[in-house]
Order: sequence, then C-alpha cells, then structure tokens
Amino acid sequence: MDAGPDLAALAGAVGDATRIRMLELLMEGRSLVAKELAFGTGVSPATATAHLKRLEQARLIRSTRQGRNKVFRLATPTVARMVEALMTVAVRGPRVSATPEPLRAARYCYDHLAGRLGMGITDALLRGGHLSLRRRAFALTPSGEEWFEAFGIKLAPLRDQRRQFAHRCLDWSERRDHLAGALGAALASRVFSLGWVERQPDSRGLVVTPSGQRGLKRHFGSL
Amino acid sequence: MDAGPDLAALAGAVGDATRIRMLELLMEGRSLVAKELAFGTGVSPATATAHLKRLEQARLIRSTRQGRNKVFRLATPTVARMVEALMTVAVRGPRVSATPEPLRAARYCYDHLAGRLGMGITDALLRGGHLSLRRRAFALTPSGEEWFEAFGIKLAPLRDQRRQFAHRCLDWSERRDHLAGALGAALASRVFSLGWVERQPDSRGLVVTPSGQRGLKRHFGSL
DNA sequence: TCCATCGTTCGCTCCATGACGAACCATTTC
DNA sequence: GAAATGGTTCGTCATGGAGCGAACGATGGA
Repeated sequence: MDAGPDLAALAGAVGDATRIRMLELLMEGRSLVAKELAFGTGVSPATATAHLKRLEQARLIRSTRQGRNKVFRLATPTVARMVEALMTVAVRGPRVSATPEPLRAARYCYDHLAGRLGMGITDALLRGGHLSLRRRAFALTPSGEEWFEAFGIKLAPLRDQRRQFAHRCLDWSERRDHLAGALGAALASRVFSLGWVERQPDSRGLVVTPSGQRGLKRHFGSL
Repeated sequence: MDAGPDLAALAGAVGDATRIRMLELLMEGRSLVAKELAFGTGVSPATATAHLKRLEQARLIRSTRQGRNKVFRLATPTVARMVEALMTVAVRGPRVSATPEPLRAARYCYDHLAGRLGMGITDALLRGGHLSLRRRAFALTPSGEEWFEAFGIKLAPLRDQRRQFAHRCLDWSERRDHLAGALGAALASRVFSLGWVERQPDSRGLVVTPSGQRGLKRHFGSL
C-alpha cells in the first residue's frame, strides 16, 4: 500500500527528543559509550539502553563491545547526512546567530572537521589546487595526492574503503560545504593526532592548540 | 544549555507516522488542500487539522486560504531537502528495488521532476552543454539560456525569486541528482502545461503522454 | 435565501511509550 | 575470590498526544 521508503518507521525512531539528542552527540563525538550517551542526554542508564536499542533496530546506529563497554557510532555516513539535513532545518530565524561561538569555530561533524575550521581548510585546499569540485564530491588533483601523502596521510587504504572518498558535506552553521568522506575523516584524524586540535572537555566543539595555530598557518595560510 | 539548532522540537514535529506521511504527500503534490491530506493519510478531518497546525507551527509547511479551501505546501526548499534525506535513509536493504516502478520512472519531488525522467532530462541538458556543474548547484550556460527561452521558459522572473536558481537535488530512488530549484520547478511546470506528463489519478507518480514521448525524444534525445 | 462543503473547535477516550528504581548479568580490577 | 563498574531486564507509573464524533463557523453555489 504505502509505496517507497518506509518513512513512518524511521520517523518514529528519530522523533524523540532524547534519541535525536543522542544522534546529535554522535555527530560530534565519532563514537561514545552507552554511559556517555546516557549522561549526555540526562537520562538513566536503563532508559538509555532502551533508546539505543531502538536506534540500533532502526539501523541508525551501530555498536561494538569493548570489554565491558559498549561503544556506539552512527551506522553510515548517509545517516550523518540526514542528521545534518535535520539540523539545517532546525536552525532558523533568530537562532542562526545563536549558535555558540566555539561550535561555529571548530567542531566535529560526524567524523570530519566542520565549522569555520573545516571550511577554511577545505577552501585552502581548493585554492591551492589540491582539490577540485565534482558533481557530488571533491576530487583529489595530482598535486593534492602529493600534498596529502606529504601531510602524512596514506591514500591507498582510504580508497579501499567502501565509503565515499571525498564527500561534500553541507554545514548547518555556516551553510557551505566542506571536505568529508574517508579523506575528510583521515584529515581530521591526522590533525588531531598531530595535537593541533583538542576536544574541549565537557563541552562540545574543538579548540585549536598553539602548535595547531602555527601548523595550520604554515600549511593552509590564513584561515 | 542545549547548543545549536533545536532538534528536539523539530524531531517531535516530524516524528509521527501521519505527519511524515503528509510531508511525503506534499513532496509529490506541490500543494494540497486539507481534505486531500486527511484522505491521503487515512485520518479524519479533525485529526488532520491538528497535525497540520502542528506542522505549520514547526514551520515545516505553509498554508494559504483559497475560498473555503486551505491549501498547504512545504514551507521551503530546505524542508524538501530534509524530507529527501530522510527518504534516502529510509530506503535500505531489500527495499531498494521495491520502489514501485511508476515512482522510479517519473514523479514529482517537491516541485520538480524526479525519478528516471527527471534525471534523464538533467543528464541530457548536461550532455548538451546547457547546464554545467557547480559547487552546490547547476549553472546555466549561454547555450542553456537560449535553450530554456526557446523552450518557453522566461528566465528573468526566475532569477528574481529568492530561492536557489538551479539547485541539485539528490533522488532517493535513483541516488543521483537532478535539476531542482526555481529552474527545475519552471521546467516541470512547462512540461506539465505542454501536456507531456500527467498526474496519475489516485496514484502517486506521473505518466508520460504519447505526445510527451515524442516531445521529450525531440528535445532530449533518448532518455 | 438555503444548502452543501470545507475546515475548526471541543470534549473525550485510550493507547503507546518514555521514564525510573531495583534486581541482575558480565567483565575487569584488585 | 571479592569488589567495582558498565550494561541489561523487568515491572510499574504517568503522561502525552493521536484519534474520533459532534457541534459550529465560514464560504461559495444554486
């Protein structure tokens, strides 16, 4: 009877304040254990379990056991894109500029860098001719391949991943798109392991360290 | 306390089977009166009123009075994009190929053509050099401007609209993008008024008329 | 003017489900 | 082993809200 995708089931899974908050947390946090999600949504562990189960049944998140912990992450980049679209709609009118400064400046979006930092880096790579624009993605130019390898990112394993290589992700706070996909994730991870950015404890968003300031300036010019 | 967009409110509005179904109907139908939405979701007029009010308060839809009717449409193209993203996630696994053939072939997506018809036309325009790809949109080439004017579409008023001119919309059934925005809407409307496609009564989806077959072939080659 | 149609408001019922605490299992640590 | 920690299961409670019918305004047509 009902044709097309089963939106009702999905809407039911998404349409709860606590669950959507969990998805939101996972957008920034890459992966979190159950307790963090319970705490982050202000709900008891028992309640969190129920919500996480439901989200998992709807295939919006996936979990793996790590010892006595259970870590959760968004199931697919497609889900991340959906949450992003929801956030884009949810931001409206006077609330636009109410996005807290730290979040506008730098934050994770799923598993890559977003906010002005993510966009600045993307723009710098475009200006430098390391990336070019394609229909639904970015493409890595020959000079870009060199650049990424020199930056310490091995490209071969990234290409082997099943996910999109250099996806374009639209940012809800800045309304422009930035590098995502396997390459975006690798870049974020590299910048993180270089100690250039750090997660702010107990707050969402990222901070650029002093050495990060220098490094970013050296590699990307003024962001 | 809660930073960023107010996802909870939005999720609440979206997270109901009847309401999401209404949004789905509006994706295909451009605009519908309250009764059609009630009937289409299998719900009493009284219930429909409540849902429509809620959707309107969440600014997902807008309404205008026409005599004793009240016609509803999606509030913004951004909302359409969000619903599209939800549909993309909702289609999964074995259901992918379960999308009914008529809907895969031709249908409205918000206010422009989608399905294979929409993509075929978009591809033909790209191949013919009438459209080119830009970062988040299509761009109309000089030859494209001629083409659209010759096809009976005045471009000037379209450019004056506040909405995006030639947006790229990702299709949930075909997973590729097609022409949307003001230009896409105008194209769909033109093709419709030429009598090339017709809405299927009581079914979702569109049919291409015999004269449409000829006309499309003449203008776009084999789709 | 009267009637038909469309939509809304109101009062009501009823079910789904979100929330919790307490007890329980599983894993790591000491 | 025992203790500590993370997660799950279960039973219960409360509430939100989805649904309807009936009565009511408003509009348009005959």
